[in-house]
Amino acid sequence: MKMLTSSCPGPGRQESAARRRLAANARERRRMQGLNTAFDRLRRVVPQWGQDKKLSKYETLQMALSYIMALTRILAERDWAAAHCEHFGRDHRYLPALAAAKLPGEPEPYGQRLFGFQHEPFPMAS
DNA sequence: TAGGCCATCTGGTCCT
DNA sequence: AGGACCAGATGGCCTA
Repeated sequence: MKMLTSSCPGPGRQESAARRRLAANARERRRMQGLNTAFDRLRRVVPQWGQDKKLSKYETLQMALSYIMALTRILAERDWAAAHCEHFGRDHRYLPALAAAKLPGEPEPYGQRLFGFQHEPFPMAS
């Protein structure tokens, strides 16, 4: 059987192109599903203070950024405390209680303020 | 009904 | 050649 070449467009070639396109669509769907799974996993580890609605992808990225920066700050503060106060340096049990604590006059817990989602848009190419 | 968010399709580009 | 990744287009769903 003669092989079809580019100089010989025919039904067989069209069929093959259609099959490849369908396969590419399926791969793309799987790829996007993988991406969405990753977003769901990220949503689960990122704080969602009182948010009943799930974060959008954009908000999830923003929140992850705020969260990482807050954790970095905590580590830096802890290092500072460890260097200056032996008790803080050794005992980490105070952290959850501290995060849930409401300081007098503050409307929200310390942790919420620390990790709070700040809507600072990424610079978008215009 | 307009606007936001999302899933899917599609064609282009790069890499193996 | 085929797969991965990307960005644009399109249409559906939901909410204010």
